[in-house]
Parts: sequence; C-alpha cells; structure tokens
Amino acid sequence: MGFKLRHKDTGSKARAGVLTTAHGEVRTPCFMPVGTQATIKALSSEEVRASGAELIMANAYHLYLRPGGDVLEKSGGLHKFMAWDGPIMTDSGGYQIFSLAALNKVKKEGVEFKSHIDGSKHFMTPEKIIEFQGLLGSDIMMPLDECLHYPVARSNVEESLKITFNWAKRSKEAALLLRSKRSMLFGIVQGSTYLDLRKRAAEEIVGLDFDGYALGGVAVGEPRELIHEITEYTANLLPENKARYLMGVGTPHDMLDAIAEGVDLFDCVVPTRNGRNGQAFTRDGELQLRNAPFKEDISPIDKSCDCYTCRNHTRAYIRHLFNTNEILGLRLVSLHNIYFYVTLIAASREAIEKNSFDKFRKKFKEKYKRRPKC
RNA sequence: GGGGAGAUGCCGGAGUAGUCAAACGGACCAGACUGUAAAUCUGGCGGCUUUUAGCCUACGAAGGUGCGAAUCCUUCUCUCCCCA
Repeated sequence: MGFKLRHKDTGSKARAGVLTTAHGEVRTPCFMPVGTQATIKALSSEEVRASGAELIMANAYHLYLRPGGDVLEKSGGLHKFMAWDGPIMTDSGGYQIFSLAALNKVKKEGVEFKSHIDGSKHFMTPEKIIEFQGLLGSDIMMPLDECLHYPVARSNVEESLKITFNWAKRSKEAALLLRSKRSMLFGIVQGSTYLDLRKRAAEEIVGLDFDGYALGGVAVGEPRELIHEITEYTANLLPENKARYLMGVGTPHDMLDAIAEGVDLFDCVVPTRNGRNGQAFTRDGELQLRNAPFKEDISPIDKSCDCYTCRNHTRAYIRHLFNTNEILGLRLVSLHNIYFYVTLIAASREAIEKNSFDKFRKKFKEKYKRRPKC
C-alpha cells in the first residue's frame, strides 16, 4: 500500500507513478470521476470501468446522511453497495463546509451541519468522519478539513488553519484506531491564496506523515492563474515519494498545467455535471451540444474518440435527446466526457514516460478551443 | 334555422380604457457550471437604432367614440358549443 514514483519527466515537473491500494493499483497521473452519492451520476459502475477509470471518489458526508451507515454496513461496504471493485477515495465533507456554508457552523471540536435533506442536525467530528470512512471500506480516506471560500482575510485563514491542523491530527489518530489497516489517509494542505500560509500548512501537515497529500481550497472562485500559482508553489513543498492530489480540479487545461506542476491525482465534477448539461469535451475543445448548429450534424462528438457514444451516435442525435429531455442524452455525454478525461490523463502519463509531457501539453492547449466553431 | 361563447406575440394563455410591446407557461436562442443540495441555474425572445434610452409596427378585418383603445361602439370575416 502506498505510492511509488516511477518516472520524472525531464522537461517539466510532471511525474508518473503507481498508487497501490487494497483494491488494486492506480497509475498516476490519474483522474477520478466523482461519485458523491455512491454513483458517478447517470453511469453504471460497469460503464465507468469501461471508460478506463481506475479510481473513483465518493463522499462520506453525503453517504452518512443518506443512506446512512446501517445500510452501507448491511450492504457489505461501499464497494459492494455500488458494485465497484476498484479503489475508492472518500472525501470527508470538508467541501460541504464550503458548498453548504449556510447550513453549517464550524467549531473547534467539529462542524455542526443542518442536513440539506431534512433539516436534522448532525455534529460531525474528524473522528466520526474517519470512523465512517472505515465503515465504508474506503481505500483512501480524507480527513475533515475546512475548505474556505475566496477571498478570505488572512487572519481568518490563520484561524482556520489551526482548526484544520487539529482535525488532521485527530483524524490521523482515529485512523490508527481503525481495525482495518487497508485504508490510506491523506493530509490536506489549506491556506487559501496566502503562499506563506500554504507553506506553514504544508510543513505542519507533512509533519504528521500522511500516506499522501492533497491541495485543498482551490478552485473556489479565485482566478485561474491563482490556482496554478498556489498549486505550483505548494506542490513543491510536498515530499516527492508521496502522491499529490489537487482537490476538485478541473478543466482539461487546469489538469495539464497541474501535472506539469507535479500533481498526480485529480477529481472534478465538470465532466459529469457539464455533460448532463450538454457540454462535451473533445481534443478540439468544448461543444455545447444543445446549440442550434448541431441540429443536422451527423458526425460524432469527436471522430477520433473510441468511446461508446462516439462509436455509435451523432451530435444531431444527442442534441435531439437533450431537446426532448430524454435521459439517454445526458448519459451519453457523461460517458463520453469521463472517457475523454480518463484518456487525456492516461495520454499525459505516456508522454511523461517518454519525457515529452511539455510538448504534449503545449500541443493539446494549442488545439483545444474553449468553444470551437462547428 | 335558433341560441350562446370566442378571436391576444411561434404555441397555450392572462389582461377589459392610461403604470401594455402585453403577466405566466411552453417552444426557441444563448450563457454559466472546477473535493456535486445541480438531468441545475441565469439571461434573451415584434422590428430598428446612438440599446440602463428612443422610434416604428402590433392584440381577427375595417370604420368609429375618447386627450388616450388589446380593452368601448358599429359592420364584416372566421372558430367552437348547445338546440332543431
């Protein structure tokens, strides 16, 4: 169990490695589809597997509220529950402190959540979250952290870092108490946009010796350039022999840049959420398939793509499905987007192994347009 | 043949004298989405322009009454319902 660095690109800081988990190996860099509610929305586990995804993500906070521990325990854990036998990373609920800010209150001991489902109150402590992730059978657990919004005053970040560090320490202790030693636990580096605070946080978190390290609190509304300034700076403060995970990022551009900055793992809702909203990703750029120009376009989303959607269906058909509000449309685009993301990152890994990642990235970015003409 | 109801923007449908280029839906057009409260949300939707404003054309047709009409009156055309 753990991370092994296999190769470093000679032209950039990009790395290729292998993360060994209780449910198999994950080659890095790696993109993990987000399955918050024990499902990569609109796709079956079989479809996700067929896309080439090696690692997926789920969310402890959401699954704690519903269906709850009893159901998951009775089901034999999260893997069996959702019929996914590969590795699963579980997020803690730290992001929900940000996204459901109106419904929670952070305290030193933990976070008081008012359920967005039924209004019931739940006090989540770092210990409870780790315990729950243990019950899920998570391969990679994330500790409870405070994901701050942007912008935040420096003094608030300093206060928040104390809490996140305290929670990290307690999470680590709680993880040691779990009977199963099959899970890894990553540490999360916060610090908002203040580089010196990022540095302090990185040192503190690394001092606790986690199985891997995550950069959190990015892509929460700050400009793109800031994401990369923080990522590059912080990634360099992390030990080379541990996996680096950039939480919640991102767009194809963002991921390739982050790989060049030395990041190994990504997760993002964009391919699935945007896919459900009709946006498809291709090597030439982004397409909004609901748009009128695709009405009679009988070419596939991406003619160089080998996914099920592109092998079988046209843009005109998918647009028709969206227009008629047929459920298959958003499934087909989700499927394609996940395939595209996974394939893009796999191609990045190959380029790293050939020491040509920088060239690969430049070439991709040159061709990729945010909204190409059709 | 007799009686009744009605004709509003692409469609459905409010509005019965001024605050109406006209509610609200739908369709259509576009935008947003980065550790998922999201198959969601936002904007546009008569035309033109110097577009946080102005002008023109508009509520079946024609004519009329009003300072002013989608709204009132007259005639016409068409649609639907009931009775024979």
